[in-house]
Amino acid sequence: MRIKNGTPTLHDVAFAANVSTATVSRCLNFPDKVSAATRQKVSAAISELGYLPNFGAKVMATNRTNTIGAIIPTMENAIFARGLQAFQEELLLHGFTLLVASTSYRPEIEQEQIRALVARGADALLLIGHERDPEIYRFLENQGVAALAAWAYNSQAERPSVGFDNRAAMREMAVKVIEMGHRKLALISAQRATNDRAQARHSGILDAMAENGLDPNDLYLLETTYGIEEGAQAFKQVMAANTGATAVFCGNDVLAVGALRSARELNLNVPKDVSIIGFDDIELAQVAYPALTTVHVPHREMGVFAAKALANLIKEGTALKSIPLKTKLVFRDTLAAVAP
Amino acid sequence: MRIKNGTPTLHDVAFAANVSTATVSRCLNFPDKVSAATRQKVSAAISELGYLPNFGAKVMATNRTNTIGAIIPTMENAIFARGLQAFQEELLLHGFTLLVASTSYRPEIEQEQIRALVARGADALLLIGHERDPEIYRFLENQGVAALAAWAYNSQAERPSVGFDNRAAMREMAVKVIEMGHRKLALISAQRATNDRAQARHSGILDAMAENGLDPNDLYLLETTYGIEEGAQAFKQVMAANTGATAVFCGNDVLAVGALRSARELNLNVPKDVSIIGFDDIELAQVAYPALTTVHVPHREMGVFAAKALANLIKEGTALKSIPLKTKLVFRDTLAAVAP
DNA sequence: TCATACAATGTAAGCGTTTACATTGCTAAA
DNA sequence: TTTAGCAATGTAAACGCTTACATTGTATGA
Repeated sequence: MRIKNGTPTLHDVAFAANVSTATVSRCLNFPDKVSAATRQKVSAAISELGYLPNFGAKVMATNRTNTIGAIIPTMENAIFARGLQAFQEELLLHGFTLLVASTSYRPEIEQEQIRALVARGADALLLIGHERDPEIYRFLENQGVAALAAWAYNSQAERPSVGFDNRAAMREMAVKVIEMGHRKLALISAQRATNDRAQARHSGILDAMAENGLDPNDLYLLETTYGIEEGAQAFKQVMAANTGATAVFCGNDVLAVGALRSARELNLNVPKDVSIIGFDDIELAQVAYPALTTVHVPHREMGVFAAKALANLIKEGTALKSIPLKTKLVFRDTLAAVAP
Repeated sequence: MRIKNGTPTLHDVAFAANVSTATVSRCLNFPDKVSAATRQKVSAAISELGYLPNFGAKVMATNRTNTIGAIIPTMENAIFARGLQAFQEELLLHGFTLLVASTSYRPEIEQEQIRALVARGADALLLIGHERDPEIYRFLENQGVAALAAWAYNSQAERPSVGFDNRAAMREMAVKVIEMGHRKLALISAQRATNDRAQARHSGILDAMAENGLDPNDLYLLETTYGIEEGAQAFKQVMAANTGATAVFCGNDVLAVGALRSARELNLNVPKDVSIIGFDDIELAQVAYPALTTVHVPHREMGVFAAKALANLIKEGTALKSIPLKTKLVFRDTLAAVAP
C-alpha cells in the first residue's frame, strides 16, 4: 500500500519501516518502550516520508489537545501582555500551546469566550479575576476543564488563583501616603462593577483611611475606562471638583500617566502641588516625567506560576492551589509629603 | 441507548431527538438544510443534554481547526501586542480562534514554533517579516498551510504580506531630518542580521543621505537588543564615540525612550543639543518627556487586514495578496533644526 | 531442561464527527 | 394518473490516531 492522498499517515510510516502502527505510535510517544533498532528504522521512515502526526486524530484518540486557553481583557494593556508572554513561554517548556481570547473588559464576552475556548478543545483555562457568573463555573466543571484565576488573590476565595492581594497592596501604599500628611485623597478608578481588582484597590485605600481615623468621605472617587486620555480627563474632573485632594491615586499606571499629563497642562507641579500614584509599575511608569510612584506587580511571575500550576494539573493531576505573590511599593518622583 | 460515560455525543442527541446523527450534524452546520420542526426538536435535545460537539472528532472529520496561529517576537513589545489584539478581535468576527507563539527574536525558535503550530493544527499562520529559511516555506507548502507576513511590506517580495515599507518610511523621516540641517547622524538599530525591518530602516536612512549628497560614513551605526536600558546604554556609547552626530535615529520607540533618559543623565538638552527620533509611535512616545518625534505605524490596521485576508483565504479560498499600509511622520518635541 | 517473567511487538477496537450516497414522500407538470 | 424533481432525512463509511490485550521470543533461576 502506498500513500493515498499526499499526506503520509501512521500507516504509511509503519509500512515503510516494516512495523505495526502501534510500534510507530509508541516510538513517538514512549520512545523507551521500543528497541533502539526499531526506533532507528522508524525515525528514518518518518523523516523520509516527512510524516507529521495528524492533530485531529491525536486529539480524538487521547481527548487532549495540549492547548491551554487564556482569556484576558486585552493584550494592549502591558500588564496582561507581559504576564501572557511569560505564561506562554513557560507553557512551551511543558509542551503546551497557548490559545488567546480577549474580552475588552466585558463580562458577557468573557462568558462567550470561555465557551468558545472550551469548544476549541482547551485542556484548561487561565482567567483574570475571580468574579463571574456561577453558571459558567458549573459549565467548566461539567466539561471537566480546570480554570485558574490570575491577577487576583483573595485568601477567602473559594477558587484557586495566582496573584497578589490588590486590597492589601493598595492599603500599604495608602498608609504611606497618609503618613506623609495627605488628608484629602482622590481615586481615579477603573469600573468597579465589572472588575474585582478595581474594587479591591478601592477598599484598600478605605482600609488605610479607617486605620488612620480619616473620614471615608475624604476620598473623592471617580470611575473611568482604561486609557491615557481617560486618565487625563478624569484628573481634570478631580481638580475641578475642588475637594482639596493633595494626593490622587490611580487604578493603574496608564490612568496615572494621563493624570500626569493633565497636571502639566493645568500648570500643577507634581509632586509639589499634588501627588499622583499609579499601580502596576509597567514601563510607562519609569518613562513618565516625573517618574511615577507606583505599586510594582510581579506580572511575569504570575504568568510563570500560572503556567506551571496548569501544566502540572494536566500532566500529573496535581490539584490547583492558590499562590499569593508579593507586590512592592516603588517610590519615584510623583509622591511627596504634603507641605506643612 | 443512554449516554455512555458522561459527555453526550451526537448519537445521544440524535437518539433523544429521534433523528439520525446526520440530521443533527446538519442542524449544527447547515441549519437551513433541515426543516424547522426538526431543528426545533434537535435544539431542545441539545440544550437538554448540554451537548457540546467534540473538538477532536470535528477536526478529524473536517480537517479544519478554525484556528489561526500567530508567531511574533514577543507580546511585551507594544507594537506586536497591539497588532495581535486587533488580529484576534477580527479573527473572532470570522469564527476563528488565535493560537499564539513567540520567538524572542530568535530565528531557530521561530522555525520550531512554525512547526509546532502546524502540528497543533493551525489552519494558517501569521508571521512577522519576510526573511526566513526557504526550507520552512517549503514545509508550509507541503503541509498546505498558508502564511502571511506582517509588519513588513516589500513590493518585490515573492510572498504576500500586510505591512508598510519600513525603508520608505524611515527614508521619509531622514529626509526631513536632513532638511533641518543635520549632517552628522547616528542610528541605534535593532540587530539587522535577524530582523529585516531593522535592515530596511537602516537602508532608508542611507537612501535619504545619498539623495542629499551625504557620505554614508556620516551615519554612525550601533546595534543593540530590544529594551529601554539597552537604548540608554547605546546612546551613551554613541555620545562617547564623539562623531558629532546631532540627530540620533532609533530603530524603535523603546530604544528612543532609553536614549532620552541617557540624554537627561548626560545633561544634554533634547532637542537643542541633540535630536532623537523614534519609530512605531507607541504610547511611550507621547508619554516620554519631551514627547518623541517618531514614525506612526498602523499596528491595529495591520492586524485587522491580516485577519481578514487569512479568514477569506480559508473560508472562500481568496488568494492572499500583499497589502501596503501607510505610515505617518509624527513631529513632537525631540527633533529640532540644527543650530546655525 | 523447563517454567517463569519480561521486553518487544502486533492486532484490532474504539474515539465522535462529517458527508457521499441512498431512500422516502411530496409537489407539480404533463 | 403518471412521473420527474426536489426537499428532508437516513445509512454507513471514512478520518488517523491510541491502547488494551494478545502474541512472540529471550533471559533467568531452579
